[in-house]
Amino acid sequence: MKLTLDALEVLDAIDKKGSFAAAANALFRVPSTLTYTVQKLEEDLGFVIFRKEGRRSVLTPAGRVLLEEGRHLLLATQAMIDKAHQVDSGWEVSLNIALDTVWDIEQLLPILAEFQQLNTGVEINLLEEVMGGSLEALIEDRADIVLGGPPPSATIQGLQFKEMMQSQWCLVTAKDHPLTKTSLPLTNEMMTAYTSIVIKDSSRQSPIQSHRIMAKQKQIKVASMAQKISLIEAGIGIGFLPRHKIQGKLDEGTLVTLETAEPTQSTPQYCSWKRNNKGKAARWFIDRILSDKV
Amino acid sequence: MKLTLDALEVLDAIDKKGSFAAAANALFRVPSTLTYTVQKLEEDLGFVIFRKEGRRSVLTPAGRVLLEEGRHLLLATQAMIDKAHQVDSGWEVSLNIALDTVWDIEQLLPILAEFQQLNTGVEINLLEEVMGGSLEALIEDRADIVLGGPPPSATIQGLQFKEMMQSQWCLVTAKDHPLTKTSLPLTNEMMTAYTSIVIKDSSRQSPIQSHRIMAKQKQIKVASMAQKISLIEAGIGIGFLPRHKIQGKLDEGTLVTLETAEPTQSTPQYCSWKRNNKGKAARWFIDRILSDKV
DNA sequence: TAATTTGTTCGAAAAAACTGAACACTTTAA
DNA sequence: TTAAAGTGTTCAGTTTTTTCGAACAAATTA
Repeated sequence: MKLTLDALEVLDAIDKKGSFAAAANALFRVPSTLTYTVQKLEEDLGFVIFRKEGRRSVLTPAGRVLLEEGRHLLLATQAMIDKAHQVDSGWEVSLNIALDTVWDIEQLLPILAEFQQLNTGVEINLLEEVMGGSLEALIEDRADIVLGGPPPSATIQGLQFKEMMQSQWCLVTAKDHPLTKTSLPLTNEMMTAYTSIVIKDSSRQSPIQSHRIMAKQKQIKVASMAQKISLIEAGIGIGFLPRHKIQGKLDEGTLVTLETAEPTQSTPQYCSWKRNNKGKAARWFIDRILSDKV
Repeated sequence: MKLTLDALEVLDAIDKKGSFAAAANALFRVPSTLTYTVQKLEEDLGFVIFRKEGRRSVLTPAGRVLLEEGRHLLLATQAMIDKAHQVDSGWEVSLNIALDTVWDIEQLLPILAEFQQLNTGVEINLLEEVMGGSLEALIEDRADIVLGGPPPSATIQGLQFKEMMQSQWCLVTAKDHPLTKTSLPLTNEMMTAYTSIVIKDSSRQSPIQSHRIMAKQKQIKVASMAQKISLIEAGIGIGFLPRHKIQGKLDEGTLVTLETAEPTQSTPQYCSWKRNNKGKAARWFIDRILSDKV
């Protein structure tokens, strides 16, 4: 490779400053040094970069290619160096946290704020996944940490997990929904007459499965908990929702819970991660999230 | 920028050859030189690149980033140099030839073959455009040369053009089409009863216009001449086609021409290009195409 | 016309890169 | 177990590359 990054910086400076002299000044060198650098580069590459016009030099078309593409190269080089430094620091370049749609992002916000205070340079990406999808993201390395959702099945090696909370599911409708007028408690048969809102599993592999499906019930499948809440709030259907996600709306009265004949479920929510993850940020978040539980 | 491309090549060689000694041999240097280069790089960047394990050296995570991203950088650098050489040679890096759908690519093939013999390094891109679209491609610099279609309007500056041929349009149908049984010649009113196949203008700016539309006729709009021929051949509709494009099918008998009451049109086909185009390849193609006409 | 600004040339000096022998260490082979 | 071969490193000396600064020629400006 008969080209140096230094030479590209010289070209950049000459173009930016408008003359060899000004560029030399900016680079704390002497004009003749730049002449030498450019001439050497021209000789090495085998074509002319600057052509004299009057008392100043202008770029040839080939020289312009070198300048403009060279600038991108310089930026890419600096980005690479920065990334290597980041890796060397032990903090990840980026950390992907998958939030199961059951999970409440509110709980994560203070932890995120605290993390940003550390100035680690880690880029945090939040993904929203649904049920199976969150664990799949972990297995396929699209996520480093999963918050919420079921525990990993025992057949998958190398994953660790810890129960974080119990989420209490309750059957809810909009406040004006006809079911609110029915005699309570509700049996499954009574519910089948109404449209239910169901969250679709976001995993790509596993067959489509959803939570609490009832036979022959009219269904609308949605992509997230937020969508499910919106549709129920709009009176379009009914569904089971985790109490912690809708406490506010229950207090406001826009949503109401209905008593069911069968006892409502309570499903545990887990935090899962890969055991062999050595990154400082992943460790920090796991420690911080688990200690937060207490 | 405390990093040289040479150092990246050294890292690459060490990783490829598996040891400092082998890499030194491949680079026609002495092992101690590589030690010097790597140590200097480590000092400049401020982190360790190789760690000793047993009697050999292995990359640290940060070193691996440098190696892998550095390889991309080296490739990009070489690509840039190649491009600059190409520009310096006076031949374009790439040449875009827009073929109006009326044009027959067969005429261009021997010219393309001849051009490839020249080994110019120019990347040729063929675009198929329809009517207004071909000139629009020229104006918007998506194309360097346009073959076929109408001449540029006089209001557009800097475009040159030359008439290449007259294309003779004739009304055709599939051989079993009901119109073939009708008494000839056909008037416009007789045609309106049948679906006509029309090519849609591919230009984005100009309002949709198509060739030889007749009032209140059933239409199917297609995207290219080839599609139009296919649909007519399948008996789906009728349409005007340039004779040179379908001579083969007329000889075979899969398509038949119908006599029309009004005389069939003959539209000139032009070759258009930008006057200020200085590229050698554009010049070569224009000269070659124009001389071919004789 | 004189002064200023441009980039270049060239010899000398400084800096960087490279060499090769000696060395310390690990792994392999006898 | 010992010898041999292979690893990368150190270091003094050499070579090459880069930089400097003064002198210069040419174009522009005052």
